[in-house]
Amino acid sequence: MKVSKEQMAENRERILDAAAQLFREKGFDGIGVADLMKSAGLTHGGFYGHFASKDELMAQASARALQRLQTAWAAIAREAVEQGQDPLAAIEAAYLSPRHRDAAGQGCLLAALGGDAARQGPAVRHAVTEGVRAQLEGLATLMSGRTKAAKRQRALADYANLVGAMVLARAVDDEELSNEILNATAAALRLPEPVPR
Amino acid sequence: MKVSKEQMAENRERILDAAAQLFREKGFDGIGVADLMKSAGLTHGGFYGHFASKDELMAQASARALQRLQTAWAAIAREAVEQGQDPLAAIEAAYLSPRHRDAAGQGCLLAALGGDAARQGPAVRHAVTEGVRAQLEGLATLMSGRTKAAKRQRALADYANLVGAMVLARAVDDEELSNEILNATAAALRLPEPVPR
DNA sequence: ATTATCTATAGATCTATAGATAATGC
DNA sequence: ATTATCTATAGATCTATAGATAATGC
Repeated sequence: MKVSKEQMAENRERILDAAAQLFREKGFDGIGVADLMKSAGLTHGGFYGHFASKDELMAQASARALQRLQTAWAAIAREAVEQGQDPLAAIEAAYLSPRHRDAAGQGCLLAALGGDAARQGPAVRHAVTEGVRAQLEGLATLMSGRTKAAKRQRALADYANLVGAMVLARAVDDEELSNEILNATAAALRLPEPVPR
Repeated sequence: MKVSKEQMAENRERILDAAAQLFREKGFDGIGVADLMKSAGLTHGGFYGHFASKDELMAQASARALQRLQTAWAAIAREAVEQGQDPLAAIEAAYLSPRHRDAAGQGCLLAALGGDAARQGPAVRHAVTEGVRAQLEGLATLMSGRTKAAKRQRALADYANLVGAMVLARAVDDEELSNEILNATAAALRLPEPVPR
């Protein structure tokens, strides 16, 4: 049952998209190659014609998920600017929404798989690192601050803030507490008053 | 090879301690019951005399890890106060240290397993939720702020900030970038200047 | 006599591979 | 003729259990 070159390329894309979603939903260890291929409408054995190993797929799916989120952020920022609104606030609000919390499969890779990624091999780590770098550079352009260094520092802290809020909001089983976490983080980002010590 | 009641209780503690460390280091799926029991100096089959299932162990080990970190935080806060220093700043500094980043097995459960916990069953979720609640209450007492609500909001945002920074710092494979993340978050917590939008 | 632990194994999974099949593309 | 996909399976795991063993504790 050979397929055309174009069909094969499309199949590969479907495998990658399914992996990017299912890994974020179930964890790298929570979904096997067989079930993944079934989700893509193919059989188990065909996988190894597309990827050398599950690890290679994990790395490429991670890179894809990171790219997709950055594209989504760019779209949110563009729309906000068109409507005369702050693009950074729009991205933060979308990130900290219950909608994002409840759709891990389409959301931020770091919030869904950051802890897992830290325990993975070089390929995954490298893909994640380059994705984080790109996201940070994108965020930095939206930051206020006099110097480039100040903007970057704020991008770093902001990203960490968002990821941590989502990890916590998803980890707890009480929706009220979960919403409280998201709202408190949103409030802290919007009103960073100096805290006297 | 029966052991005394006291010995059995001690064995159970050893299993829990080994689990609390190994789960944080390798993930819930990264270590099996057999290897875990070997780490505790026991054999595979003996496990089920102590716990009904691996899931039950995961929940109890998570609760233990959260309790231990809260005890550690209390000790850090006490020492800081004795030396006339800010207890909150001392906890934040310890949390955001490379030492913590490089010792996931002894560190914050949420940073190590927060993403995994979100995908686990009711027992683990419940243990994590109660642990988070307790940590938030402890943190809130250290926060500045006029009202109780203001303190709690800051505790929530602060915790999210710390967890996110550690998840990111561990996920990237470039130590320079990792340190940059930790330092930027520390700076943001110490100098939360108002950001004009 | 009771029971905590041990050895051994059942049954279910998972990654990866080998060989068969059938459609593409020269 | 080439090759993308399929079926089938090898080999390595993993959780959980059954039955044997040997030390505790009434």
